[in-house]
Amino acid sequence: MQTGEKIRRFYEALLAAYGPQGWWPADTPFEVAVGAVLTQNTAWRNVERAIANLRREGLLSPEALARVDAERLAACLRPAGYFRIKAGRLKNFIRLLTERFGGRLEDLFALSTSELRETILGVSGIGPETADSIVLYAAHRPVFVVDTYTARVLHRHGLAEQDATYADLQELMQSSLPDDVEVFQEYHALLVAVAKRHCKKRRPVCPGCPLEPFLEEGQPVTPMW
DNA sequence: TGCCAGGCCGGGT
DNA sequence: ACCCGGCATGGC
Repeated sequence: MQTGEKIRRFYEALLAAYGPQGWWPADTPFEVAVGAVLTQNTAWRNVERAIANLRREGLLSPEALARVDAERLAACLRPAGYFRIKAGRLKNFIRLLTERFGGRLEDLFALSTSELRETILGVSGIGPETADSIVLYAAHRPVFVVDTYTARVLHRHGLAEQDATYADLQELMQSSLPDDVEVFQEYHALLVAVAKRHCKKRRPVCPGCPLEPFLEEGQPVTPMW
């Protein structure tokens, strides 16, 4: 079976098993962007605490974040780890938003998809995954978000090489799937869901991984767990 | 008690 | 063009 078809079957199996994930877990596009920066190499539970702090302090807006001093911001971000670094990164993003787009996310999102991605990538502290998370889940543009889970799951199922780059994996997913925002949103979320349960880091393979049968020709795309 | 969590930067080869 | 140390809290 072609890799592309396996990737599509994989999606059907995951969706049948877990159902729609409804990502991103945030109330507004702006909160998606904030969360995307805060969740860099960090458990989401800890990000939630930091966002709760920001909300309690009335800092969940571009205007408030533009004004707040770095020290107070960092204090709010403490539970999310790397809190001084992330305070600076958030400030960098807010500076772009304020100085070039009047603090209006809608104006930033008025750019074409590729311009939008490149503009966000230009912020120091925002790399490909963070940028693509914002583009896909806040701006609702069809760009696939690659993360460590994506790489691990694809590699363990023989769908990608271990040394595949971010761009390699993104191209693989986008060329295998319909150009559909909702599919990209769900697929990424489903990969996170399945990796957390069946694809732990220290384990070199996934013995008895329940997804393996669905990658074989002729097998029903129906989960058994 | 280490290892891991929805990365990324900057300096060095 | 890669490679690596650093950044940090919280859960298991």
